[in-house]
Amino acid sequence: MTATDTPPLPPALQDLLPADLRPACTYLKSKRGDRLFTLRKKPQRMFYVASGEVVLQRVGVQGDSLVLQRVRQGFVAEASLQSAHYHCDAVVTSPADLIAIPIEPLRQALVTDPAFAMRWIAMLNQELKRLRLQCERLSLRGVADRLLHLIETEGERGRLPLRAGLKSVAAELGVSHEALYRTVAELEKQQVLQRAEGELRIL
Amino acid sequence: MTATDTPPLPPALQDLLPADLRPACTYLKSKRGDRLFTLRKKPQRMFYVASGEVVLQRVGVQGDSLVLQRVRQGFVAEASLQSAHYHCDAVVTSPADLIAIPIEPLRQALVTDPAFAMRWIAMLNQELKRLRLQCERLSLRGVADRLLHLIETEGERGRLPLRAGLKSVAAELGVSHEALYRTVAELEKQQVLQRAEGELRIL
DNA sequence: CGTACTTTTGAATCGCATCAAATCTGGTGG
DNA sequence: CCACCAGATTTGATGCGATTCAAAAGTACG
Repeated sequence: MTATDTPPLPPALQDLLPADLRPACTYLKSKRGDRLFTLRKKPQRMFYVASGEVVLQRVGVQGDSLVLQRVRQGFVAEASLQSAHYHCDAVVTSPADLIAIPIEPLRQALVTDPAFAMRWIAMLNQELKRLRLQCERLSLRGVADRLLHLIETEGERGRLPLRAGLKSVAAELGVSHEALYRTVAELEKQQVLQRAEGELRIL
Repeated sequence: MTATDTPPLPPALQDLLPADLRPACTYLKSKRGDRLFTLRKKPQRMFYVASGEVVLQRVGVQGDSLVLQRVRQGFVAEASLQSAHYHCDAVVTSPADLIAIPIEPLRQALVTDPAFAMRWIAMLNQELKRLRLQCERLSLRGVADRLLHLIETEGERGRLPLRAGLKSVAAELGVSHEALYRTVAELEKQQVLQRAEGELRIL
């Protein structure tokens, strides 16, 4: 995990954070296996994942590894804002670009800057919305149902851009990539779906 | 949907809301089929579900009904705090006790009362945490895996109270109740789990 | 004591995971 | 430019686990 020079903040953060907090952010490039924090440590920084993947995990009652969150884009463990210490480990599972925001200044800014607090709340609301959709999606039984639900909720008027290939979509849907490929093929044959120019479209 | 006299607020709300907002809350008893709000309407009140079930839904691209959220306990559509109008319908699917908080005063309180804003943020963080766990849980393949994950994350030191019977647990896990009954029986036989006194316990 | 709901067990079926293998792709280095 | 490799895509075959349909037994409650 190495700090780099300061490339520009991602737009999402640029628009969210108040001006005086932005210079306090630091950039990190991390590689597979790095740990952003570990159990019981005191939160010092809030991490934002710009690319790659970070997993939150802890050991279960039976000593097994338990995944709590998988972040590919967005904040890691927002709740660390109020926690005295972490309840899990954060492990980098795919080389990631990260932005770290110092916690205490962040908390101060939220208390003293109502407009920022409202933006922060709006951000959390969006995140909640997304997660609720994902829960509903994952509780659908068929692969086709999940895929269509994804396109209808994450897509734009029935069109979903495929940034990272169907395989990563399969992971997001919680199905094997084979099943997804077959389902897409089947839906295309049924004229329900069309795959072209890096996007899926409902007909 | 009828307004009632004012029973005490649920503790969760009592502790969350500032004193001057609490009297503005109203109570509703709603029955199956009632609608809390509908598409394109302007949000006037924020709803909190104390019991029963409310579903957020909208019609999909193909005219099919699309479930966005299922609330049995907690706020409905927190994002309405910032939205100019609803993007879905809220339908009562099981007779519910509701508390309604007027939106504008709520928004004002968040802007003017930093301590309240921080409590609100903490509440959203908790909700995010819960939902992330649920997503991870739903992406597990086996019924046993999901059940153990539930007990390890929602339970207290390997013990999960069964408030509403195993059947509702099955719904939460996204599996048929038959499958869950069988799995519990199997895990008991394997001495992994014990079911007694209205709770499940990992051995 | 009857009605509604949960719990439980059984049997048949089906969809998806899994394992395997072939093809295709973009990117790298010789 | 080509050989080569890693990863994505695709198709096939097999088996398991969960759904589904059915039905019986248990339980709460008016």
